[in-house]
Amino acid sequence: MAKNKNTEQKIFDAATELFVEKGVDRTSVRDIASKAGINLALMNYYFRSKENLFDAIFTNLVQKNTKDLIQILDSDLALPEKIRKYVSAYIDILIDNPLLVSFFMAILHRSREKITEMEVVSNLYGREIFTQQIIEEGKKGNIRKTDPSHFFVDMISMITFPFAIKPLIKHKNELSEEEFNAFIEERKTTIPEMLLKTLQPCE
Amino acid sequence: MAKNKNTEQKIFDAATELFVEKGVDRTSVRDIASKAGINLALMNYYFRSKENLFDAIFTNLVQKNTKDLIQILDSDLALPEKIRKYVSAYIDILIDNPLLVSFFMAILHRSREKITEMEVVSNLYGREIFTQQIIEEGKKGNIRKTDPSHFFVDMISMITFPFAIKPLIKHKNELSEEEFNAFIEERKTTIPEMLLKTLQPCE
DNA sequence: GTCTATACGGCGATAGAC
DNA sequence: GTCTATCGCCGTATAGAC
Repeated sequence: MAKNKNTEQKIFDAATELFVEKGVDRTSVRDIASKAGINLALMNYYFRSKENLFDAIFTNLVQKNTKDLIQILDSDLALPEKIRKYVSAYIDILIDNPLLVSFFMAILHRSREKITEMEVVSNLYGREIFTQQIIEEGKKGNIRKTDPSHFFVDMISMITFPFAIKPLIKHKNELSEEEFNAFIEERKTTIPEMLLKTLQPCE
Repeated sequence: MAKNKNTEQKIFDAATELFVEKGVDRTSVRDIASKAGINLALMNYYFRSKENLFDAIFTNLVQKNTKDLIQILDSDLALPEKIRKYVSAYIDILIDNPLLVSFFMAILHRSREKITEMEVVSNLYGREIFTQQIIEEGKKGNIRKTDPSHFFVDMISMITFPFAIKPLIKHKNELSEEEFNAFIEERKTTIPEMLLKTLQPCE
């Protein structure tokens, strides 16, 4: 467990990078070994199989990237502030890891059933406190009740999806990498504005 | 070209189904041949390679499914009515082909550069007339100008993304297939409402 | 046009020496 | 723990008979 750490980690990191960049199916164990600077057999010594390695990487990626977000949703912040923080933090994560979204989408398509069984994925959805806050806030202003399920889906859709179609957005709007990020940066204010407006009494 | 049609079409249809269902990388040419009820060699006689076959299928899929949508965007309907029709038509397409979205997302991850070069994909984004309408409508009511880029991204995000995470939504809300479709059906009214609200003077 | 047969290379995985 | 060598398998592509 002492010396292992280094090699095991090297394999893990190399595989993570390749999986996210090229996709799981298009990454061979030989690629991984080569990138990690070790031998093919080592890869099977530490992780019994490629699928095993993938499971470990996927779980780790989800955990690492959703921890802060869940904390925000579960905090006792007032709803407007909470939404602004959540959107901003979420977008920051995706700016730092632009391939993460399309990787997750590819995975979702690759193994539809498997993914819902993973507790770590399931956890980021439908947090109790946040759900309650939306219901409360909606009651105040609106005749029609606000459905928290739709609200949450709207929110994560508007945050996440643009990254999935990043190449299209860049191409059609003729944006550089920096300009795309600026476009996304704007959404940190437009998305919360839009969401909060739907909760307000109006017209 | 007479007798071909049948066999070529059989291959094309079998491959389409498998690609969308299992993903391109996890579909073998032997799978396709088997499903089409023909021999492996035939598959190479009609389409030079798997990648070739994929290109044909992908182009066809996009064309078939975006034709009506583009027509709506380019029509002379008033904005509210246009948005309602667009959202409804788009959702109907995705209800009929629930795997389409995650398939496209997987492809986008698989070949990022290639996809923007395909005219057929590029075409569905940023239609002139629709863009103008949003600018005009936004001027009327809002102090802050409405950015049509964000508006369009918001719209397709809210329509499309829920299908990409369909397994998660079903699982967390404990929905059957019918209940999921009902949930989505509700969005035909909630999404246009939300979008139109952002264009209105308010608060 | 459709078939059988097969060459070829890359894949994931393992046995066994050190 | 780390390596070399190799297994059996599968996907792609082609040659050649009918």
